[in-house]
Amino acid sequence: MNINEAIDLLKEKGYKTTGKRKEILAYFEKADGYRTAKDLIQFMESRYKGISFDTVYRNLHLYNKVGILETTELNGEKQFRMNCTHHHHHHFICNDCGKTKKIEVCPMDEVQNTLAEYAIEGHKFEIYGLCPVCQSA
Amino acid sequence: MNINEAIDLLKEKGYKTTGKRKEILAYFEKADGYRTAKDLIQFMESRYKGISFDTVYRNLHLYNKVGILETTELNGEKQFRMNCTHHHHHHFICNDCGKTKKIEVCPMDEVQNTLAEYAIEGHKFEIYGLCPVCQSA
DNA sequence: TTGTAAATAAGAATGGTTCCTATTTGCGGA
DNA sequence: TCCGCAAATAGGAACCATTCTTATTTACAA
Repeated sequence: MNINEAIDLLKEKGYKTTGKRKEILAYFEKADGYRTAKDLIQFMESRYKGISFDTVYRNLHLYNKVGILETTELNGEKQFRMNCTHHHHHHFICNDCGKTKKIEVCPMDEVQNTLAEYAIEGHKFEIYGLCPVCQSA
Repeated sequence: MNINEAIDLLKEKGYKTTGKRKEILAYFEKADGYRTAKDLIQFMESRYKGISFDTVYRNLHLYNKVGILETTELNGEKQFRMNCTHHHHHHFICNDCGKTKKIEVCPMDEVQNTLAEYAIEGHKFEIYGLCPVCQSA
């Protein structure tokens, strides 16, 4: 998902396009990995001094709801990244820089039959560590 | 891991055996699934009125450190359960009652070679949903 | 039995997130 | 182009899980 797709999606669903919303999208497009609300607040502060937490959190949730951002949780903090739509996959997540690498393997196929009587509502498969760049740093 | 193994492990590592510590172990042995600190505090309150948060959190961390409890994070809240030692595996977790079912499949074998240049530090594979009991309830 | 380090109580403090109310702003319709 | 109104935002209080601090109590080794 890129900025223009995201803005179109917002318009389509009847949400207003504001400067702050565009800036948030630009931030995540450039980030290319998971970022915390705090990271975003810090960035937004530099553009709009006095921006309120609420604006940031409200938009993060909105973006997550409409499918612009996907989310995970690390060390008690929610993390957000641009949603890579298209097909189901998982991620390696760098503990240092938050960048991700697609993992095409999904273990759910193998597991389904062992959970026949269970109502599956979701699953999570994530790998944590250091990416090549952060290892050499 | 059962209560006696856990108590032995604590003694072995030089930690004191207190009534509260035994009670916490009894709670998790009976629970047979993930529980939050709040769940435990509520239970402990009924036995020791005025027990402090700190006692509960300190012991949860201690138990996690020495390997008596394992932990995960759901909806911004840490969850704890008795550690099923022995061999590496993952869990289905019931969103309703917190009970777990072992999943013997581990996707890491398949994934290793696609992450050759990455330093893997950990991974998480969990399946969420409703167990048979909670579906019919 | 006693000394001492470990464990605990009580509640303040912290950090992330959500809520509340008044004000401002985007944008469709006149 | 301008206006009205619903949506968005600012500012800060409130909330919740968790951690920290200090004084007191307790387990247990000697």
